[in-house]
Amino acid sequence: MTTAASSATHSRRYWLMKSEPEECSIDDALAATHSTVQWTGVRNYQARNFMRDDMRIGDGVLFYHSSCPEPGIAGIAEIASGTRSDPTQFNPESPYFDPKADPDKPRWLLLDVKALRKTRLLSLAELREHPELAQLKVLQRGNRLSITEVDEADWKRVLDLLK
DNA sequence: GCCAACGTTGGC
DNA sequence: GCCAACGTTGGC
Repeated sequence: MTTAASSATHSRRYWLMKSEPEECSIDDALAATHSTVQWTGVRNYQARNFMRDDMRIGDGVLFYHSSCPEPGIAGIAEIASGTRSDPTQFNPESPYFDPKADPDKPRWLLLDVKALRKTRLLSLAELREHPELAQLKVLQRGNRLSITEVDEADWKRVLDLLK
């Protein structure tokens, strides 16, 4: 395969992204201009690196509600941009302010996420009832990452459960 | 580079 | 509000 051909054939990837619905629910995202929101506030290097290095426009996203009465998958979205500097790191008024962030060398990034549709709430409890989903990162013990990769088989299983 | 202390996440 | 789990910080 030629270099040009191989670079043109990167496959679509899938992700689970946590959002606190009090801050940005799937309804909020769908109501935003172009159903698109800036995914701000990521303050974990591994999650940042996923955004910077691995996510591509068009990748599929399971939109997950966390830190709320009913945590679970609440919608489907997609990655809608590459990364750029997250301005909240420089804003002392923001809960995401990072006093160590250097405007000349931003350490935190965001990208755009476009909500596609709201689904029924596929709760964390229900996800745990499916042994075939046991490898989902969000179900794993001690998982705290706000962005995790979802393999294609799990993506399809989740979409099947949402039909 | 180790590792204890501390802070944060997030389900319950 | 509790607390397990994990990440980060900073002294050494």
